[in-house]
Amino acid sequence: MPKSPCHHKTECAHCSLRELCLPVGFRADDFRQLDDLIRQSRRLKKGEHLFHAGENFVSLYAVRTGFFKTAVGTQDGRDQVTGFFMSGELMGMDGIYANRHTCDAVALEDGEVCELPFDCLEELGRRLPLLHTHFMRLMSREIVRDQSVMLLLGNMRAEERLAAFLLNLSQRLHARGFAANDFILRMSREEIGSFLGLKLETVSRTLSRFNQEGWIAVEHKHIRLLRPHALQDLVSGYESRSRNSITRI
Amino acid sequence: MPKSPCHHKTECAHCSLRELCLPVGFRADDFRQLDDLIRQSRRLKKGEHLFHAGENFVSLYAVRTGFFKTAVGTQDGRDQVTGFFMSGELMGMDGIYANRHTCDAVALEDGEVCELPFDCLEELGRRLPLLHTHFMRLMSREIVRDQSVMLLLGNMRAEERLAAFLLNLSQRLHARGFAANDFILRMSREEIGSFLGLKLETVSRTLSRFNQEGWIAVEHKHIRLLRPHALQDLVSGYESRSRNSITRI
DNA sequence: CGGGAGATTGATTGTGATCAATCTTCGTGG
DNA sequence: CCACGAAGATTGATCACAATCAATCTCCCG
Repeated sequence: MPKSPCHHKTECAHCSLRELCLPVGFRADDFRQLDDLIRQSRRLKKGEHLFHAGENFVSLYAVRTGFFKTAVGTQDGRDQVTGFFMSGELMGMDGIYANRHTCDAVALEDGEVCELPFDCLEELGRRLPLLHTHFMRLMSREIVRDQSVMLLLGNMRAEERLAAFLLNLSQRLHARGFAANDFILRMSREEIGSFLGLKLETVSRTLSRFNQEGWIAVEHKHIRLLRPHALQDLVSGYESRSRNSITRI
Repeated sequence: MPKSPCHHKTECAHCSLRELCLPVGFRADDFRQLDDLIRQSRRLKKGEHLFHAGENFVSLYAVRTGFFKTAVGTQDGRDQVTGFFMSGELMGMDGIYANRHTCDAVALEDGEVCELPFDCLEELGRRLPLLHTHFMRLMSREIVRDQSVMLLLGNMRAEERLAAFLLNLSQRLHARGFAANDFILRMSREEIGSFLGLKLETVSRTLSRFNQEGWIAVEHKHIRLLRPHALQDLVSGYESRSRNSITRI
């Protein structure tokens, strides 16, 4: 069996992220072809860049372990965090358009990614319709996610943004088998702020307010959601309505 | 020749939007297959919905003529315009993920779209790699566009947002052979505001300010860009810097 | 011509930004 | 291992920008 002696070869068929990453209905032979595609997995240390804006686009990257952010920058130095990525999520789809990355991807803790050379992926997609369809759906999911971020940035108040953010993290961690209501933030207050269109002081203040209200318990980066449905009500607009009605009396 | 007697059959090969819509390198036979795919073009009157959030996803829609918006809504009635679409641009890619549309698409003036049934498109993409690649790039372009909207909503001040918005419209109209510096806004102040995360009064005031400064000439929905590079400087942050330095003296 | 939606402009308020001063934590090197 | 310094986080005081409330005004469209 001509197996490459690659120092760190992954196997999709046995990957615990299979059901997050891959379509259902894949057969053994499909997995074999996919494994051939994955050049190798790449390890990154905290702070390392997976790719930079402006770099040639070659591969997509699926997170195996660790936590990443993507960010776009302006001429005048400002930058906007456009997303946080955890295991099973795909980065780099922005690069397909112009064969050039439009954002930076940075590891927020030590981690590991599967590198998927795009031309191989495309070629394989032609032979495996299931993979092709699945990949379309991943891109579409990114578009849907972006829509909800726009809604957040365009319509929500600071408290609502932060509540939505915490609930989103909670839900994604839960989907990966972690506790939904007890987790460590891998990003700084400033990075949260950049993502949510707020300043770091506002993030800090708002977390403190949630803490005082008893919705959550904050110990630095360790967050516990004590009353997640209170956060949910905030996002759904109940709280702001009742607050207004109180104010108006 | 078995030509369908469809009342309003389009022909991609002779469409003036060909170079906006389709990949280069298509041959006569490719066009024929694509024309078979397009079920028909659909006419919409101002205010009509192309699709609603929650509806089953069947087709993508390419704008032939007219002007459209997409918008996502919340439980509590707020809504966020997520994009404006003009000729050659594609709507509905959000629906691929869950086979369900996540936003509304509405005509802002009478117009016409090509309906592209998605399963046909996928099937055809398998036979025409060029089409398949092109479609990936369109989805990626949407992701890139969304990133820049996030940057706008997360980092920019009202003046910067509006300047970026006007320049973006200008550039897209110019790419379609229209005047870059003299155009009609097809959307209301409220819709601009929803897209930019501002209230309609702020949009109106900011346009008035640009008008007074002599950057633009506003006559209701008729806009002329008199000093587009002044708007560009604003977006690039020069203006805000100099303003700060003045304020600090 | 009249009515209603959309737009402009003004006055005031409120939310989050900014400026600033501590405090904490963590990484580094002595 | 501890001391130190730097980066990150919290909290407070004040300010500025855009939201809100409100009063016309304009222009379509019927």
